[in-house]
Amino acid sequence: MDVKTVCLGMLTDGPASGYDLKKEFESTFAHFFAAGYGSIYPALSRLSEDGLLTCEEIPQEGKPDRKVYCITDEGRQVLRDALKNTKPCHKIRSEFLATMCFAHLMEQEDIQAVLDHRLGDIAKYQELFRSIEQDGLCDWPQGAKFVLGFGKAVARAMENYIQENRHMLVEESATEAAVG
Amino acid sequence: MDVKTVCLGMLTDGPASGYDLKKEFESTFAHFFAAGYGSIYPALSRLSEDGLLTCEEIPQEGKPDRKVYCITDEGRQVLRDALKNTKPCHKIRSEFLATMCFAHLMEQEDIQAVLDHRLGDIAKYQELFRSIEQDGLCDWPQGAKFVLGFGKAVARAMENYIQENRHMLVEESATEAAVG
DNA sequence: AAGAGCATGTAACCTGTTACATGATTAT
DNA sequence: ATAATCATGTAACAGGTTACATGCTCTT
Repeated sequence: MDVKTVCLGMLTDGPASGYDLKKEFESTFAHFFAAGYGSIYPALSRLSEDGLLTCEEIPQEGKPDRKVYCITDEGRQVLRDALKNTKPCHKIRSEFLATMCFAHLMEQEDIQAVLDHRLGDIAKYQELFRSIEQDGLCDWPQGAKFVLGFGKAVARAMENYIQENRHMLVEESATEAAVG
Repeated sequence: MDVKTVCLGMLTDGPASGYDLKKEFESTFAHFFAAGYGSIYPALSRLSEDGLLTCEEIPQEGKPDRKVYCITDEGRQVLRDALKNTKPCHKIRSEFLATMCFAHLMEQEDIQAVLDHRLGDIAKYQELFRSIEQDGLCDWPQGAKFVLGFGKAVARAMENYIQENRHMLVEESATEAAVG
């Protein structure tokens, strides 16, 4: 499943522009599927060419025309077929874990920094989850709720693991030891 | 951090061939960093060209020469510099979660199949973790142990979440309800 | 006899990323 | 004033995947 298919899926929720979809990639999808304008716009053009979307150009002053895409019946069918794949992957590419594998070649302060940065990133996701929930999930399909919960569970697990096991990689400083 | 850098890191553990490194990508690194021969071999060639590795060709009968690579001092330095990046990413690209977002457009049996397939994949990772541990970790650097533990923690969290929340997406069948 | 493991590599391909290009409006 | 938001798009580039090409040995 590529960016094209995800765009198709997002458009089952109603017409939207590339700009709108980007925002969805940055909120609901942020924790498991990244996409930039450089892949979204070409995806939408291609889907239109192939008749899976229709495009309505809404003229605007001072801005480029807003292009609102709408999924066609053919698009829905193609999406349904894509969703028939019962072996979708879940890939992780972690420079973080790769780095930690070589922690013994690093300086203590750099290891600390890497760990802290990761915890910071996780915290950002958790904040994002919270803000999404505040916007109200009542009208969300169950699938979206399931996915959000999945993200929360995994984020919590990662956070806990790092906090409880960072001592494996970094010696607690004298000050911290004194405080504790 | 790309495949090149990871290969460099793996070679700090001692000389190895591309074939050997592939096996490491399939065991220790399998849960967070994939790489195939198509990226490993070119990476090693390139690193040799750049003087970061030396290569000893060991003639073999009936097989291509075994090329054993060894990291150079320059290679170690380049690796150390790469490990100075204190903001390494941790990216997830999940067709699984993307699919689940659109579960309301799917048939029950397909949702079941997707969920079961994912649980199967997770189980495979857990088996892999077990077999790695049985090989003995005593001589492993702390970083590698940390990373293995991270993988185990995340796998457990994903497994639990799916088992405890699949009811959000699929109605329990009459038979199961009767049994329970 | 079949299949797995050993062992290397290339070329075409696919996909996505980054940088560039443009420019008005609105909020701080 | 400055930054953010709205709004689209392309071209060059980077990186990895897949399929292809070769062929022996050991295990089942």
